[in-house]
Amino acid sequence: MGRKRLQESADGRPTVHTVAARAGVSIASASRVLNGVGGSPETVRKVREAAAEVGYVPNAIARSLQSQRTGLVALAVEDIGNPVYVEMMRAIESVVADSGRQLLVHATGGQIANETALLRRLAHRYVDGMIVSPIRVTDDHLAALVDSPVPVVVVGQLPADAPVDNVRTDSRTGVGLAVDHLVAAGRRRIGFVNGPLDTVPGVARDAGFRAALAGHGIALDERLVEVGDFRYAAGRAATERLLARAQPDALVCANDLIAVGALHALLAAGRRVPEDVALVGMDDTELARMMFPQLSSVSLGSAERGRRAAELLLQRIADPTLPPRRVQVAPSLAVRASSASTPLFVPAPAEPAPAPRTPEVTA
Amino acid sequence: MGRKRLQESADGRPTVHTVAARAGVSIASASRVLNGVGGSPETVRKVREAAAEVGYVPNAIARSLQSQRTGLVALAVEDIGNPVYVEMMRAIESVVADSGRQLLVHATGGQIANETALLRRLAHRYVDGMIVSPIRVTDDHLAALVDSPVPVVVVGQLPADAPVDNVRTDSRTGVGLAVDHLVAAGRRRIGFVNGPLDTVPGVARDAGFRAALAGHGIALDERLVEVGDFRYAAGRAATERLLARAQPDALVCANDLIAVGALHALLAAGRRVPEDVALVGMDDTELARMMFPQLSSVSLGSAERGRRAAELLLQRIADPTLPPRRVQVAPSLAVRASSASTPLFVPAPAEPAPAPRTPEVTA
DNA sequence: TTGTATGCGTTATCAT
DNA sequence: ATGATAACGCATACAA
Repeated sequence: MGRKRLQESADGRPTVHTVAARAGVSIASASRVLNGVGGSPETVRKVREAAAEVGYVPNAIARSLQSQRTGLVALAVEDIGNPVYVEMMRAIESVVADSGRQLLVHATGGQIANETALLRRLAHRYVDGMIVSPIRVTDDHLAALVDSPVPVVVVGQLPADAPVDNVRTDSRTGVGLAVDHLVAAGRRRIGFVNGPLDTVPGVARDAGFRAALAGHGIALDERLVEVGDFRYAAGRAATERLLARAQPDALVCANDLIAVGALHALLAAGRRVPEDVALVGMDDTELARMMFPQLSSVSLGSAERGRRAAELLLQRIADPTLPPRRVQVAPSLAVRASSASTPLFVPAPAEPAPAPRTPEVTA
Repeated sequence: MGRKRLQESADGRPTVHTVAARAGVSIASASRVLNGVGGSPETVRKVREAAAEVGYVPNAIARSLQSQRTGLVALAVEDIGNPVYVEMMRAIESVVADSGRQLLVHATGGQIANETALLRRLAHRYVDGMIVSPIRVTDDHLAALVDSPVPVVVVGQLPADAPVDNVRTDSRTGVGLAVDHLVAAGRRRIGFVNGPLDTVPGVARDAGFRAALAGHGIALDERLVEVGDFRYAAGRAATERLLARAQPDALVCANDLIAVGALHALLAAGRRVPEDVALVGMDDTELARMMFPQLSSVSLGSAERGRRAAELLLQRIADPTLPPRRVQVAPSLAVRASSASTPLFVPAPAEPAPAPRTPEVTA
């Protein structure tokens, strides 16, 4: 037979039993007072006193088991070091903390296997919900998303009919903004340094680039397109390959990290930015403003997407019966020194209005 | 009377009871098989089969309540957007994930109140341990650290006798490396852009700067010292103030974010880097290598400190009786273009050996 | 209002 | 090897 129930927890810390015994009341009364429901003035006083004396703190686990919620929210992104995810994480952490919850982060390395494993682990119910921003999506993966045992919000593109809360932007259109701007500035030999074509953002941006050029009646020279991954080193290497075989007068990059790599490759190759080659990045992270020259960049509203995703998740946790919602955050272009000059004597476009309030779409 | 125990959890998900009933065995047997201890071949087969059929997944909360551990580890830093913490977090996340645990992040904003609150919340036992990197420390705060109810590892300076696991570096010496290097390169009017003097790193770096100059017999011109916070904008503003009243031929910055701000201020003021002003940052983050010119920077081994801190924490979780340990990570200087030139025709120092294996000290 | 008893889902103990 | 049951710490339905 197990030991008789003691008044202390295994590690000697006070429990409701400790408090109740000390106050000379039942654990039910103690619990009620501790939760601020019911109790006569006298009982309240005794319990409060006893709790203070022994330094009682409720056990979060036990409370979770009872309440069926952990107060935890998870975030899964490819790389917690990429500035775009850092900004997103910051925004999410803020919203989550304000709701009295805490944020758990996972780095997936962009591996589908890791992500599906993570999704399955949700069945353990160690968190109340999860925000995931996948760069690769398979049917398997999608299925895991759809019938997740806990609320999930996806940041990124998803099939239109996927019944999952979703915050997205339109990076395809975003790339278009960059191309439009460069064309208006008189550039014609516009190159593109992209991330992997087996990723969702990679294909969207590629499509956007091609569509935009076509829209301007510019024939695409395939030598002006190069691919790496979404990091700095790959961006620099890809740009070096590109420069070895072609002469762009402008470069659009699939994110800011790549753009920084491109900038270095350009400067190392003796090209002036923006005089010889105009440069536009994407994500509009703090990094873009830190470079010299400062980088023009297409904002995809990463902080806002993070904030909105967190809000969607909290709402769904509060009410799981909500229909799937979709929020769209519009891209915008921030023009800075890396593309602002007018080397061909064409008037530069006006600076766009600062961060327009993003329209909200619910589907 | 409460309802009879059912075989499903409140939300309709299978529990051990479901599996046991389906397999026609007791929950004890089911649990044993599920945990891989004991069970006849026949029982094992039946239970495994039943579990697979109903898609049983153990509940992490219930398991935690029983095992008295959550499998969660927390990290509290000032700003999860600062590249130095990003690197630290990355390293920590990696170690923590490899141990099968998960990482929880908190942003404290450098506020002591937030941190002590966080420390107190540890009493709720929602995590198995915590890594905290405070930039401000008070006695109160220190007391909370010492008698924390769960293992805590501190990254940063602490009073020598504090009985807390501690990973530290020596930023005072680190600043000295920068000054030595600049003096060797012939610079004499060396300025310093620091963070707040009411922070631990702030005072350490200030002391290091003054000591290093004194060591070279150089009188300090107070107009060459300026203070802001540890972020980009403040670094730039502080440098602008400094440049308005003094003519440095070199600048040491208390971190890389400040150094980037300084670089921009210098370039905006028409100073060439490094020809007119040599620049050295601190933390040696990826950012330093991304700037043009690339920034020399004093590495404080942020990734390694993170890794070591995580290891210390995991060890202590495994064995709480361990004596307090202290790990020291040595600073080193990475010389790059921002300070590599020899404008005064003094021979430049040789590139230091690449990342020496850090000596380990246990106190 | 108060106390008793039960359940949250799991693992551990003990007797069989 | 197996099953009944206690225990983890808390909250609550119900009876008093």
